[in-house]
Amino acid sequence: MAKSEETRSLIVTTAMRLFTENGYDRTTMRAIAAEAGVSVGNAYYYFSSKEQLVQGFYDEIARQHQAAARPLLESETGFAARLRAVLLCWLDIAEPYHRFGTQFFVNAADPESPLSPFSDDSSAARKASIGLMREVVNGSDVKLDPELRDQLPELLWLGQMGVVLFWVHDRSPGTKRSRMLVERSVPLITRLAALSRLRMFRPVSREVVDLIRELAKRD
Amino acid sequence: MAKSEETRSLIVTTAMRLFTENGYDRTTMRAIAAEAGVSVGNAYYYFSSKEQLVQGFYDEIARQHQAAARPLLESETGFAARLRAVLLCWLDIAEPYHRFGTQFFVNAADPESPLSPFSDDSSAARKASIGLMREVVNGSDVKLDPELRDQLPELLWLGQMGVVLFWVHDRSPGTKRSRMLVERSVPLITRLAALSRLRMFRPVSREVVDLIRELAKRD
DNA sequence: GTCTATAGCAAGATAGAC
DNA sequence: GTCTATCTTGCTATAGAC
Repeated sequence: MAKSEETRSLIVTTAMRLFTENGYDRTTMRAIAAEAGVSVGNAYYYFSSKEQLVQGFYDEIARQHQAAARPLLESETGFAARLRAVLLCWLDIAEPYHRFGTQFFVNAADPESPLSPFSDDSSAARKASIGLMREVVNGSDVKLDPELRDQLPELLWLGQMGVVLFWVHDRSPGTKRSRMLVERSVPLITRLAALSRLRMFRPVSREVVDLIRELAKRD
Repeated sequence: MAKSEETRSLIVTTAMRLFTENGYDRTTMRAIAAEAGVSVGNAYYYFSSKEQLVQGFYDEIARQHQAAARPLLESETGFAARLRAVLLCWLDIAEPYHRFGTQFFVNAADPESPLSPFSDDSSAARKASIGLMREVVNGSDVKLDPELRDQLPELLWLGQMGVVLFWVHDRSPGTKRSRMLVERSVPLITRLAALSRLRMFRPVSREVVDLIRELAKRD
């Protein structure tokens, strides 16, 4: 590993440790630099802002989630079980960072911020997440209105963002309320998806698909 | 009006003006204090942080929305039309503050912040908003599963939070994409609400009601 | 290209005098 | 209640070592 890579990694590792120990606000750039044994200027040489330091963290959670979720999908073909596994897996991965994550997702809510899940900068991470949801759908035995099938992964990703939002606000021990949200909403979503095939349900289903398609356009 | 009330009001009024003129970030406490003709220390005597200054603004938008929405409900009994009117009305009220509102709602996404719509501090504002949605439901001629009827206002409020979140990220001219979201999702919601009465749909409807009820508990 | 040291600015927040 | 002075911290700038 190149020297620069080592330094970069050292800084981000130190930052993540201090963030989780003391929270984002109470961790100063001076402290990160001192603890990592580099100068403040050097830290800024690698990361143009304190917020930027968090982007590495963001990517790391997403990466871990992908890695941990894929194997779970190997052995399971039920739609509900697959969706449940992927969502709970995220909660497991993110758990240690809940305290810090709070501060983190506050930044992410800023549409101006490169950390926003809707921003161009994070479109790679977003696409990966939507891709994971596509695997959830495609690898399952669920029967769907084919029109809905195309859009469902994006819808599920939106749902996951909702879970994340809930989790950020979740103060229950072990964030068990977030787990409950997943446990109870997954069967619901599954039932609704199944209903999508009924003729009577078609117009609603079409409207949903159209709406998502329309909103996905950036005009 | 007591002297202290006058000073307090002077500070918040000045702050709101500067916020809307120049944005939240570019408005410094020093500038607010100078413009209001008081010292920085005095501003902090009344408002413990810059963020606190925004709470008054938050309440003001909610108040204006309530005031503007109520008359619209007088003359209309269709559920869809009522819901649409209330949601579009919010977009109208909030429009002038879109630029500033962005920064504002970033702060509001912080669960630690008293500005969070889920925090205890803003529970009065939240209750008022849910109350407005209850009027939308109760004053309409919509036929509903009675179980759902109780929970629907809370659900609609959640939906409105979703609209707000979308609006914050909306960069289209006149935030017309947000308007489109309302125009297209209202009929959808209406159709789903109507479906709730079908026997086949009952289990789903019950699950939704149960879930909301469970999540509303703060255990 | 990588890094240190240091000085300094801007702005949010606070302390303590009056 | 109000002020002035001061502190803190994110961030920048510069000058130079290797």
